[in-house]
Amino acid sequence: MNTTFAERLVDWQRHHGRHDLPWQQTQDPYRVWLSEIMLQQTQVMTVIPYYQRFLQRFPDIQTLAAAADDEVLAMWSGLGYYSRARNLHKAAKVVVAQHGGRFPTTPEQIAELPGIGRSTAAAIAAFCFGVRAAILDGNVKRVLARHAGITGYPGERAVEQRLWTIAEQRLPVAADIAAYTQGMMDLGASLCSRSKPLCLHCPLAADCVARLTGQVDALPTRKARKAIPERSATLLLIHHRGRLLFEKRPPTGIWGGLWTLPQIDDDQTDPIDYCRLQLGLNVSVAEALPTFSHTFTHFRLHLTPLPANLLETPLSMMEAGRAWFDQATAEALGLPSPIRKLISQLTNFQ
DNA sequence: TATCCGTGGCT
DNA sequence: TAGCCAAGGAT
Repeated sequence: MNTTFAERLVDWQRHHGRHDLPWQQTQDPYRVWLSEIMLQQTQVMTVIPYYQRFLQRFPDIQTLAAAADDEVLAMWSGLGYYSRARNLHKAAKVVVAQHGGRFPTTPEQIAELPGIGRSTAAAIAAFCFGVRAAILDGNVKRVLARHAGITGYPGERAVEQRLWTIAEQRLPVAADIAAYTQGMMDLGASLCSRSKPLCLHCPLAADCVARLTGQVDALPTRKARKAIPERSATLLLIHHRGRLLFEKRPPTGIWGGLWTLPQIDDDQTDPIDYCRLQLGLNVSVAEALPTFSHTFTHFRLHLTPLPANLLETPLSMMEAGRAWFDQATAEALGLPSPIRKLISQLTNFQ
């Protein structure tokens, strides 16, 4: 082999890689950063419309830093992993307050911002500032585990450390770092895919250990998955004069900071008692709507919507974190996807 | 180190 | 259909 791994990859990227994604024709760290955060554990096609909408609403880091939490979460609603949005917002405030609005330029400084780890920091530094730093995302782990023949689950510390070392050893000259970094992502997303990789077209196939030893389908080693637990809950649709009662979730945990319907976990409490004791509301309940399921990474949630009607106008002020919304207002909130879907099927909250 | 944290699309 | 997967980071 008369050309290096990096040279072959860079050449392939320039001829066959992606060049027209919305975040590629810029070195603006705000735009590159936003794309990297949205793309964490999320596919390109899913991200594109969110990316465009988010930039339209928050065109620069100053605008984002000045925004309200609810506005930011509303623009993230449906993308999942909402701590990404909360950390993005926090980091924007840090950059404006502590760096004079100028994004830091070294991977070490960048990685100090909330929500940015070693890999994301390296990607931003490489794309925006030409820094010769290695990334190690899912694509790179797959490409390197196959090409170097690394067995063992990459989530284990020892395996990940080996992959980081290999990633750094294979970096190109600084002038090629952007094309190389993009090339690793592109190769992993196209030819070197999880299933049915297209090795016949791969510029790295000639010395790919997995290819040479027939381990392509076995690498990277998969995590041994356990069965996920199941939970159930009742969602209260409490109607009052064309509005529904919503609650804001606590800032951390599942659906952190998003608006949802009042929820009785594990169906422990009688709904009428729950409304009286927890919400201070006297209600009558109707027949439950059909149960539906929502699967998270680590558990499955069975949700049963239960319509209820307020029997009397509440006398006391509603607590902070609870509010009545009509349908149009509710649909503009930061809502979890299953809640948004349920709400959208109702008619004027009658 | 293992777990937590979403969602939509694909097989 | 049920499982699996996708540009990870925080705790």
